Amino acid sequence: MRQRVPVLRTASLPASRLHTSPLPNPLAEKNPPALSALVEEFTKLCHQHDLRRAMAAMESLERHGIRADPVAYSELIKCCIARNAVEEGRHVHRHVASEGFEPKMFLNNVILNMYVKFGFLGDAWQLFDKMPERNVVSWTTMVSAALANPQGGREALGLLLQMNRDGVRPNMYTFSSVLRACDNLRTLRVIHCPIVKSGLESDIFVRSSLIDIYAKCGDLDSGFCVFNEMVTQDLVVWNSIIGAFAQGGNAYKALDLFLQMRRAGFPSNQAALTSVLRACTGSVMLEMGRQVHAQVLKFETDLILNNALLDMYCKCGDLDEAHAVFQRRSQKDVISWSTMIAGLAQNGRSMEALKLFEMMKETGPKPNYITIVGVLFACSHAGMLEEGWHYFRSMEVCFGIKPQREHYGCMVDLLGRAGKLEEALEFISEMECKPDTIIWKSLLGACRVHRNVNLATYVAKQILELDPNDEGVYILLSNIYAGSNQWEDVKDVRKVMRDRRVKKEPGCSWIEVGKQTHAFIVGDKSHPQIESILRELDQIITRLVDAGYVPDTSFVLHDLEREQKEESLRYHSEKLAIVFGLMNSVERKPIRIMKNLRICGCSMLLEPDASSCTRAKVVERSREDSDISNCLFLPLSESNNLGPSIPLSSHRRPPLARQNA
DNA sequence: TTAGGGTTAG
Repeated sequence: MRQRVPVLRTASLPASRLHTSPLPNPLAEKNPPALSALVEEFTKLCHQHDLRRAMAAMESLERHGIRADPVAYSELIKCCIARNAVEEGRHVHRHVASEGFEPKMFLNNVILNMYVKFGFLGDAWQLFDKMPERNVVSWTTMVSAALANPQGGREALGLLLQMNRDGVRPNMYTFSSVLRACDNLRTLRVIHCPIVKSGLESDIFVRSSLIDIYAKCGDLDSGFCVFNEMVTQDLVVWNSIIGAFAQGGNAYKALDLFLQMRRAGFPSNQAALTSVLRACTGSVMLEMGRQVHAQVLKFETDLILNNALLDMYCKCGDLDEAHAVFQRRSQKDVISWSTMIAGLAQNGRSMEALKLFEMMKETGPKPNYITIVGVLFACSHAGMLEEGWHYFRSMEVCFGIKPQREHYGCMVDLLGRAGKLEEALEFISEMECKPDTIIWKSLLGACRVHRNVNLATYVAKQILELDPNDEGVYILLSNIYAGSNQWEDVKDVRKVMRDRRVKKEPGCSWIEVGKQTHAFIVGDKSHPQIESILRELDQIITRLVDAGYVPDTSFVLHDLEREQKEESLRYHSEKLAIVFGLMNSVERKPIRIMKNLRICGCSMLLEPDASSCTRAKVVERSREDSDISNCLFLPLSESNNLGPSIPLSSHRRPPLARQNA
């Protein structure tokens, strides 16, 4: 039979907050005032979150075989969680459950939560299984435990069913947790239904989870509906919807909602600003990003926000500003370092990226697997095959990081760029993981550069088996055939595209001038300045040709006469945007062109020897994977002839900003 | 009195 242990009352606490024992309490009878004082002291220390002294006081209680009020222990456990005091937490559990004492459901729930927070899921399950009674809190805690594992969604949903069978009704806490288990729209709608029926949708936690998960499942419209039904305004719900649009690629909507949130009386806050920066990054809106930077200055200590700022500058191609942000920060974590390394690599500054990595090894935090992706990317872009192999082979030994699919992808890219196509193919066949379309597309890109038509055909087949609707592959393959004058094969590819209703997204380039964005599509003459842009472009090309420029017509997909090919290249959207930039921007300021597709090789006409237009910087926003560097950076020249400054009247949005709501 | 929300790097 379990032995009861005495529990003392203290004079200062209400009786209802203390455990009582039905048995006579010999200790209390022996010396009640001293023991009461002991319990009172312990309780006070717990409420003060004085961990060290509270633990010492708890040991005194242990020596006397007495216990205090469960609320005091719950405070002590909260303190253990906050300080990650694992051993102390376990000690409290041993103490409250020793000598046959059975903690009540409340305290068991607190301990259960502690084990989940510490990540000791085995201990949590052991306790949960042993608990004589479980309520909605116990079940919800175990739902969180399941979700601690990224693959735990099914288990979490299973727990929801089990608790229903046990007759425990889920509440807002349960739903706001279990929503995170939904990784597809069907499941999400199944869970959304009882939420609406029970009226729990109005709970702000549930609402923000719903918005977030709808966005993650790709249904921004439903997320927006949930947002619009908000009656009580809540900052986090606003943050959720801004984040949802930023994540969903609708930068304009995210920015618009941010302004609406401000008008509704909410302050700029770190989470919203982080999302706004993410939106700027996704759509390469550098000028807008700079304006957000001014607001970020208020939150200098927020590492997440400042990392997002750093990433924005890197992705928008302003490496000088990125470097300044990086240098200024005293607190830098592995994400700051990884962002800076990848940013340098993406912008063609591989040597600096590798130098920074060496510095990180000496003075920075321990690199993680994403850091290594950036390092391999740097090697790949600089064609540093030997260094790439060195980092790839040593990553497990030096940092304990097992190569993952992304690392294999970088190596395929590296081998492909170096022209070692057969070796890359062999490498793929020996990989520990199955190649995905990204890895195959790296090799396909290399086939194009090194004009290996046979291998390209094989690789394209592998990709289309994995994803028959990948438009980029059709285009790339068609380009490869066109480059070898295999026009019949080009026609075949085009036919398959038509049959499968695969459409090529038209290439669009845009530029920010002042506060306006100007977008250009090949052949589109709707821009008010198009006539003068075309005249200026003609003049530039004439000067380039005089200087010895010969257009590389292999970038034209169709079987046209040479003259027609040159004509077709002449008005590519990048060129229209660059010329517009030259005509309308301030002298000695870099011109940044953004693109929705990979930069066409023909835009390389603006290589540094083309001295008449040497201020352009093209930043690519590609849906495809790396081929050429995503930035075409051209040095400043003294001989720039900018032409007249023309006032801007039109405001056109680039097509990537789809309005979802 | 215990359980739940947003935001960073490939």
